[in-house]
Amino acid sequence: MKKVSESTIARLSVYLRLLTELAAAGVTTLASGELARRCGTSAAQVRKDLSFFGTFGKRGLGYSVPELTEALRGILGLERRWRVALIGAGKIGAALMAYQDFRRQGFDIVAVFDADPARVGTEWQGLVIQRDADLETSLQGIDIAIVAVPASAAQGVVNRVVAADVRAILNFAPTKLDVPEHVAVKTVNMALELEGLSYALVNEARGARRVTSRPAASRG
Amino acid sequence: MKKVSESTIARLSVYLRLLTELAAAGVTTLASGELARRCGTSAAQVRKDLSFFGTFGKRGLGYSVPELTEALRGILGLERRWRVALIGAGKIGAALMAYQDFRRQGFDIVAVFDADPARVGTEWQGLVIQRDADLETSLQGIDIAIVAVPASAAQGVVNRVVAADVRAILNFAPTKLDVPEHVAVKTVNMALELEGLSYALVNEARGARRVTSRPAASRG
DNA sequence: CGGGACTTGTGAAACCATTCACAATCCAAC
DNA sequence: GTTGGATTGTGAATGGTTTCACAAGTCCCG
Repeated sequence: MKKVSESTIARLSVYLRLLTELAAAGVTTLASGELARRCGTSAAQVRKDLSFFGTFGKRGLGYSVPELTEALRGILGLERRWRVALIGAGKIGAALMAYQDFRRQGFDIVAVFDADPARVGTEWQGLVIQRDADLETSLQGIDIAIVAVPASAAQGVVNRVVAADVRAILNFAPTKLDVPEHVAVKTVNMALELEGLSYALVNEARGARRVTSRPAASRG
Repeated sequence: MKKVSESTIARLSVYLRLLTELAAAGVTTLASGELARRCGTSAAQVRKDLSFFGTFGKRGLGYSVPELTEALRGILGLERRWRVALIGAGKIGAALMAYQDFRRQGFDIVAVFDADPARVGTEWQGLVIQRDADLETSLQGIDIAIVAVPASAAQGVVNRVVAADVRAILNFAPTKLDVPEHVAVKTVNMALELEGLSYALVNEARGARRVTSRPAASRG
């Protein structure tokens, strides 16, 4: 299999979301142009993205919504459920527990950890908060770790998560994380986005125009 | 001024965060190589990023931490404070209100709106939740709107926000937004990141390797 | 069964971002 | 001063992603 860019993978997620919506609305068939229009990209881009993984359409007709949906779910690894651990039961952690929308996509938070003894042992959305000290042992069988601790603690937590053989991390700490090659990291950083908006606002005033693409999440 | 990519702007934010940290630790001078190492990029990339905006270093020596900090704050438009409105007082909105870390970077949430009559009028972190119907009038003087409503309601809200002359939007709804050319939009989409991790996990098993860059936030 | 309208899949071209490589510059030490 | 070691700023080269353009395939209709 060829090397596929993160941009492509992100777009596949977007396509999948739209397809799910359209399927619910009873749409059975869809052309690349329409898919592109509704996802904010180009028809050529849609076809190129899909072409990395096979051929899914019918010439002259477009794509079958249920078939493409299934194909994308397979590509993205969404045919199974993933076991997720949340590390850090602070404000962000609380929001994630409350807003478990991603459960619908197959991501189940099955363990929660915190370093604060006052929080350990309390129940939270049906889960008991575990001691930070138990990380190593309790991360057995976890696929993805969500790191929602202060920036200063993040690298330390990540080292222990990696040692526990977790190979995917969703990071909410605004800091760079060093991980081995085989561990995937994605970072969500709201402050960064706000600063991007700030730049856009002052530069609109300065007369600058449209900017282009976006930065890389690290891996390895 | 030349066209500058969003990747560059995002990295400038990262540099600024590190510089702030280093300044607090008493570091006064810094070379591009060290800055790069600590931010997960390359020395050449750091220098190229900065070169779009001027020359800030001293050959043979590196960059003055306070001077570069000030320069970056200027470039990113962080020398002033921004007035932010939060639209949607649900789970995500609640997390944002509670976790106001970005206040330190100059972003003040000064208004909150919700469509649910049960929530309107209640006080929340010192702000009274306003009626959705008052959006148009109450958005006067707002620089940035945070859209934290369900995907199905997002485009409608955005249209009204744009009509109220807000020119920057931070979107938490997992949906594409259509906005005029002059409005900047950044989207935060956790489900997308999780799906990227899912892909990485299944593809590691399939034997694929390292992927590269990341998707674009829309503008216009 | 053949023509026309439409759409896919894909090599090639265009575009954009990153890395390279080096001249220009600076500081410190002697 | 002058030498040596270090670092920036930047044009050129490289590498990667997106767009273009078109042959090949599909369906519908008469």
